[in-house]
Amino acid sequence: MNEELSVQFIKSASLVLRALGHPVRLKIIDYLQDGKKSVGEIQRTLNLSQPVTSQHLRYMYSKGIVDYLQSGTTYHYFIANEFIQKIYDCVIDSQQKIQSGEWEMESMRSMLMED
Amino acid sequence: MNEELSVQFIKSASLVLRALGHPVRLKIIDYLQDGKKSVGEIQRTLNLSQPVTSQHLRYMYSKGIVDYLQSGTTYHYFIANEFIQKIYDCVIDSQQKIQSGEWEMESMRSMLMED
DNA sequence: GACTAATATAGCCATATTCTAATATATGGC
DNA sequence: GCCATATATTAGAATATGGCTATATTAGTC
Repeated sequence: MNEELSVQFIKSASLVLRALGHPVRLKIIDYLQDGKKSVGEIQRTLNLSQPVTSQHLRYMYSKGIVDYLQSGTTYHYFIANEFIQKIYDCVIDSQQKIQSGEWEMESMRSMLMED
Repeated sequence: MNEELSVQFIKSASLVLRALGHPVRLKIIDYLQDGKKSVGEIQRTLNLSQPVTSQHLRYMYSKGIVDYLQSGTTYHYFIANEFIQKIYDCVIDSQQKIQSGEWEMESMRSMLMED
């Protein structure tokens, strides 16, 4: 028992987590910490193909992860809300705690080494 | 530029996020807040089939999300590390901020309504 | 060693992801 | 209206995921 997450929110949260659970998409969110970025900037900086960049951005847009402002033919994407930002902050914070040794995590270490 | 996440950690973190990005798995993590639980307890409490329960647990075990202690034929699973716990805490905290209205998130609301 | 309970695994099928290559759309300038 | 640039969309193939049913494994008991 003792469920803390509502059935409704579990659906939404798992959608968000899955959306962030792809290396390219997480990398895009990382890059967007810098502020709004155009598709072209994202593509060139992260060294992705144009369709892949656009597809991941549209996917994230459809899930409410990012939003955009259009000026001319250029689309400036940005992180859509505080929930996404908070998850990202949590990931960043965890990276630091693992790297600094504040958390000694055998299982994490094996993950960090793999591949 | 200004990338904060290392290439290595992006891989690990996206694995973790994807692993949590499934309603059943997130629900299991939610239930495990109570402490160690056996496969049978999880299965009955969350109203899942035996194979589905076992498969998701083994999947999460293979990703370092959960760990277990065996006693006899019973396996007691628990959350494997602080990273997973922190992500979960973040999700819980966000749920509260959204529900209380501290965050007004149009995009989230649409997600919360859907389906 | 047979029996039971608890869990894991295998095989199968339907569906979803993700990438590539090619094409379409839309905006602004001329 | 035509052109160039920026981005979106489509189609298709390869692979991954998720659930079901059935079966296997393992530990304890007698």
